[in-house]
Amino acid sequence: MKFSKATDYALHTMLFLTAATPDKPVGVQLLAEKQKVSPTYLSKILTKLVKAGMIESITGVNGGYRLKRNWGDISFLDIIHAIEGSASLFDCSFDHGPDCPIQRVVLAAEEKMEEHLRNKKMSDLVQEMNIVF
Amino acid sequence: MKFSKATDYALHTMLFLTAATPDKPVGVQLLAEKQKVSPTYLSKILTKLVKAGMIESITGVNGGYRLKRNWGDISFLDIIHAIEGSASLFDCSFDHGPDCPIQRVVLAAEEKMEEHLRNKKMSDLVQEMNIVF
DNA sequence: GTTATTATAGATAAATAAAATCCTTAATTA
DNA sequence: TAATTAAGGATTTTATTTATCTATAATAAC
Ligand code: SF4
Ligand code: SF4
Repeated sequence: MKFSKATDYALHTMLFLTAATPDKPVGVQLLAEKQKVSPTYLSKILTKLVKAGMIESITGVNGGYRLKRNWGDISFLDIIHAIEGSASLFDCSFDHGPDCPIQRVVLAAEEKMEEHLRNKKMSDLVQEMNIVF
Repeated sequence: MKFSKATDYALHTMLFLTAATPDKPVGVQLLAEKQKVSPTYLSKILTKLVKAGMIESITGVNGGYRLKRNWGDISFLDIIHAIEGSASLFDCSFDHGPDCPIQRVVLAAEEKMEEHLRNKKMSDLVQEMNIVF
């Protein structure tokens, strides 16, 4: 069980855009270079973020991606869900009802993690970004 | 990101053994039947649990698997780690040091989940097991 | 309007990982 | 000795993730 690289790229891109000039769009070319990943692949990932309403894309010369106005509200969990979907980490093959102790424990554990990720917004990162990139 | 089926099988087997007669070993044949999984595959998974010291195997006629004496202490996390390994859910490709906000947030979130899984012992399940299986 | 630039989208390929099977060996009991 | 059962190695199958290729659409600059 691992977070996918796609999630990794999405988080990094969001972090990068958070640090960038808010109104000037950044092209996928540059974003991809920074992360040593192919532009086309990254582009697919960013399109998901666009669809999820976290960033917007400007096509044409000097286009690229930039954060939307609401960027401060976006949580880590939002980003992860936008990329990996929001299905549970655990789905049992039979489902003997909600009384099952396995389900209860694992789902509660997952909820603990999600709670933390939900409470961490992109805006929380602003101050903390000194060294990175 | 999903828990693997192997983990699923391991958890179910532990639950089953917890419910079973403590001293009489249960064969992989029966355990596999219950879970609709191939005996050989399940066997590989259970060997990991044996290596991790959670269950013991008795070979030969009337052999099988049974819990070890310490079974009450075993946590969900122990089982998951025995099967999936205990590497972090997130490993970044560059590592810009411990100040990185992405790492900090994601690893802390993971720790929240693990904490919950660590605190849930097999013995906590004993009372809760009515309907299942 | 034409050209250059940039994102979107679909199809497909390559790489990796997970799940399952097959077959052989070793241990134990009856 | 024969039957039973787990362990282990090698391999195959299946699924998922990652990446590439190519074509289309939108926009800005000239
Ligand atoms: S025992 Fe629990 S986890 Fe397993 S199949 Fe039944 S409901 Fe699902
Ligand atoms: S920015 Fe953080 S998560 Fe990304 S590579 Fe650097 S240390 Fe790792």
